[in-house]
Amino acid sequence: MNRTLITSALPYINGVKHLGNLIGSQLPSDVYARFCRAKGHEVMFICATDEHGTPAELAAAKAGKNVADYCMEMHDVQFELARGFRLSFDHFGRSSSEQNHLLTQYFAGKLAENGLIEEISEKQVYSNTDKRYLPDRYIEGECPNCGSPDARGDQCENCTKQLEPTDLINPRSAISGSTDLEVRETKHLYLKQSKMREKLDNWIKQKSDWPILTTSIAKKWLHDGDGLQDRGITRDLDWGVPVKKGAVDWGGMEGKVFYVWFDAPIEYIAATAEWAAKNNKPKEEWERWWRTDKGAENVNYVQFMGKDNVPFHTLSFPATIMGADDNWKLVDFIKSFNYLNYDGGQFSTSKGRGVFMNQALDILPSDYWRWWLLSNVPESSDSEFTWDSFQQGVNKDLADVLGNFVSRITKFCRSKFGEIIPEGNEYGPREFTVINQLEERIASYENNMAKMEVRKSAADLRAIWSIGNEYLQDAAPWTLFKEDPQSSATIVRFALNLIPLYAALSEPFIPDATDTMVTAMNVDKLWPENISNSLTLLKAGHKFSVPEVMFAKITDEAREEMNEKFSGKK
RNA sequence: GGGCCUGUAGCUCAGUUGGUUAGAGCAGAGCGCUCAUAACGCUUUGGUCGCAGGUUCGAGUCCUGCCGGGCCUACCA
Repeated sequence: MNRTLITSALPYINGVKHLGNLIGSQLPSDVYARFCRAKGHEVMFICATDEHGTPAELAAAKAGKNVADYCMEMHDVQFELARGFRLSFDHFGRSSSEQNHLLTQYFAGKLAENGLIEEISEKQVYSNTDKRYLPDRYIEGECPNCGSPDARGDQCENCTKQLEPTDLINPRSAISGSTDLEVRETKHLYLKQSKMREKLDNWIKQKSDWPILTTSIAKKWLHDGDGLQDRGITRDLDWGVPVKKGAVDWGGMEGKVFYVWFDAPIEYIAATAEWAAKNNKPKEEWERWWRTDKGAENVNYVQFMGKDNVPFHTLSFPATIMGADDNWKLVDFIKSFNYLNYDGGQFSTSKGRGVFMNQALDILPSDYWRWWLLSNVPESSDSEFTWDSFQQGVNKDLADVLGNFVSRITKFCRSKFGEIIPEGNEYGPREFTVINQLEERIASYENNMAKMEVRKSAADLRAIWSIGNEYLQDAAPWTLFKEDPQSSATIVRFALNLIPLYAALSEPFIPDATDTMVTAMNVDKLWPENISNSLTLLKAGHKFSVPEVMFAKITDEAREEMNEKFSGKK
């Protein structure tokens, strides 16, 4: 049996994510996971909240909560939203879990053992008022280059010059505005990625089938300037995984934690361990996904992420895995995405611009969002959400093409034959032609799905739905009924049989609609392995019911209202 | 500044290793149908493929330059 391990980039903990975050990894990974399951793969689909780092601490402080409580609450919020969007994770973990603490410390220990960790003493800015070290971008001041008063410690946004925090004139804390800052000497661990450069380079070179977006970013980091740089993997923070060498304390590293980007990818593994613990499964059950010496050698591991995550998944995390040199599973394929913009600009949490996951579900059910987002996923370049496009895509594809097909044939049958599959004759040439068309399109659909070509898959699916309307129009059972009800019944039986087929094929994109169709037709969901056979599943005499309108249309008034509401006036 | 991606019909996008009349969906126009969520089907109008050179028997596809859009540039994650 095919075994597929799928991970989605971890959403950060500091708030509800917007639609751009959703379509950037979670949603496409869910489509792929559902497809693999439907094709009979054994699937492990993992996601988690990424809970460490300065922004989490600040968000908690702002909410007036201690960071552990805050993260627990936000994890629950994100978990519920994931359910709301029907994301079918086998486990949605937390990077703050005990499992991740242990594994992160284990990996650090292994890397140290293998000579890949270096202790470096460096100077960091400390804020006495905030009682914390400040990351470069949390220090603001006047730009020495252009004089902008709001330059950040890593870069001036006004003149784009790269800066060091000590370059700033009159530096202040971005958190409190305090100028009571001092430079302190502090020791940190660095992952010697530079030593792994050749190995990583050779590995990336083999991946000619990966998206260009993925490999070009990796190559840039490998070859730019002096090549791949070592990376600090510890921070002076309270909240995080305490720095340890495996199970033992790390001298000189007291009070420090691992950098969020070191522990976050390890959470993919740890979350699988969380899954095992939660389901009372032994250690072997998660190790067979992650240890090539314990069953993972035949696992196909696919990662999904936005382009901002690519360097960490193509270089840092593989450096950790390779560097540990202990039979851990490396990723086989990285599917990366561009950004979704909102109506001519970026989504913005601070400006209240764009649609966030909770708001989206308040407006319309998840299928609407899933369909539009997936059929417009930023695959080859950045793409853009507009209410106009959303209304048009949803109304046309879901309401008119699919929803109306289901509606017209079930209602026609009910009025002429009742809510029961009529018998009629054997299928004839017209039906065989349609079967051929379906076979062709479904083959294309499956091929594109297997390649994770999401947009093309959506286009195929839509074309498959459309075949039903073309058939009905051509066969016109309503005309035939007047003189030859028997032949009309054949057409109705065939058309009704399309509904379970559509239900199964549509499930990766619009799972709720699949449930509606399956329930209405009173059948089990079954991925078609043989199209001809699958269109004879509903036999004469089988009872069904006419479903409620599957997709109500978005009105012009509603569109205008939403457009106004989310434009981010303030 | 450097690097990467991108520019194909009004809009959103496909265009395989360069090969005959450049495709799809939406929008527009016309016709048809009346089972259906004023839905559906058929036909059809739109493109000197950003611009200028070059390579080639042949370029949307390769090369060079220019113009426009986007992203990344390592302490946000």
